[in-house]
Amino acid sequence: MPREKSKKGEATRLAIEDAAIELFMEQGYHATSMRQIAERAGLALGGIYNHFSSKEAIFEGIIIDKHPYKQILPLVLAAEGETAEEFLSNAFHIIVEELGKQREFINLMFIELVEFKGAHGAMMLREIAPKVLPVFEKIVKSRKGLRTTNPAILVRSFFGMIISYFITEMLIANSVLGKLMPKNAADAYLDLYLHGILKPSES
Amino acid sequence: MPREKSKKGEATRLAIEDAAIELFMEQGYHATSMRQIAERAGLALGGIYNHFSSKEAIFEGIIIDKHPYKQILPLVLAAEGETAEEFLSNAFHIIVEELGKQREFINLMFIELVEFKGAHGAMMLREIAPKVLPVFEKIVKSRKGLRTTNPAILVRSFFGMIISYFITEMLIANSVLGKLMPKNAADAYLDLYLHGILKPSES
DNA sequence: GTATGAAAAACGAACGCTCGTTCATTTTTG
DNA sequence: CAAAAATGAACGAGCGTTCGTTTTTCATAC
Repeated sequence: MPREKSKKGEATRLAIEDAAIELFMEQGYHATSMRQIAERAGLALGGIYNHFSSKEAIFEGIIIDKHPYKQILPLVLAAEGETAEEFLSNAFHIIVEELGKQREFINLMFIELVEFKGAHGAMMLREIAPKVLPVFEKIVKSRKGLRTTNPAILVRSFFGMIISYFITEMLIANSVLGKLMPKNAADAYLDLYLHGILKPSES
Repeated sequence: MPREKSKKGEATRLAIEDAAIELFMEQGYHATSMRQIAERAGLALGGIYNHFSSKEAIFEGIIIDKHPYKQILPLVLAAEGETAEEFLSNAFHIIVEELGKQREFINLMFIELVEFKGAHGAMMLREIAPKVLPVFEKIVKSRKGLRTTNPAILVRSFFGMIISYFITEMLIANSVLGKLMPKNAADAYLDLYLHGILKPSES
């Protein structure tokens, strides 16, 4: 007769995921060994296989269990705002704040993009896209003040701005152009996204 | 007395780099073996070491020899335009066109970012930044019509837009949101960058 | 509370394999 | 004919995974 799930087993599973996520972020997937994961998780090599069937299963478990979109998506969908500007501004600040709490995970998404060619990430996007697109369609249709009527442009440019913000600020800018950007970089990106780089009179 | 550089040796060196760049882009750095590189380059395993001292030396050789910035930077620095809008528009179109010819290399930069933590890319940025910043400073100072007077914001947002364009269009959008974006996506990004997502009257 | 015993978990040596690199040797080049 | 280039077997190391065994856990019966 099969035993119920034990607390000890679940704790070890989480310890393995915690150790693996750290190592994957530090040195990538292929460069991380099962022995390193076992050592950091505090158990023997073979013990891992009582909880995960393979190294890739650990990676998939991390993507599924730890992905921040589960917490962030409902907040974004519930973002309020009478005007398009208010909605986009609120949604942006929610994402920056929440995603900023889990910056490590963004690195992991890049590793996934490179080493698994985005297979797991694309799966996740296919799940998210149907939930996000209707919201942006509604904004395009019901709210005035936008320069585009194409929801695809709106949603992509919005997430494109977020991607570009995190990439330039986290991965590149801090090491090379660090001192040149003001501290409220997120607001600078949002302002630019909303109003453009040109003065209205010039357009 | 040392022999002059032979034609054969140089051709083999290039064949190794060509084989390696393909494989690194297909499967990443760590997942590519020297045996695979040798096979695709059409020579024996040991022969590689007559031309490169190590696997990482091949990667560095690729980054140095094949980086498209060498061709693109002079074009961008020479971009003309009476107004800021004209300059930014011309520079953007030059980069999109030239970088679009070597899309594979963008994947390689992401691999570098993940597997070497951007060490080689940062080195390159340190070389490029001093050449680019004065140009954007000059634009901020001498040209009217910009909503920012901070050259750091201008240069980062400009390259941020380009990064976001290539990421969303190449790596993510084509597989998941492919049919939703108009074909002239680059122009949509540029228009958004120049004028923002909001109508001027709303701002 | 305590003893029981089967399932769960932990252990670590061992397996088969691939890795990057080296090296003695042969072939090609100019 | 000497330097350069190419060869492929061999080396030591590390890899992911397996497996026989021991230890721990915990619902159950006392």
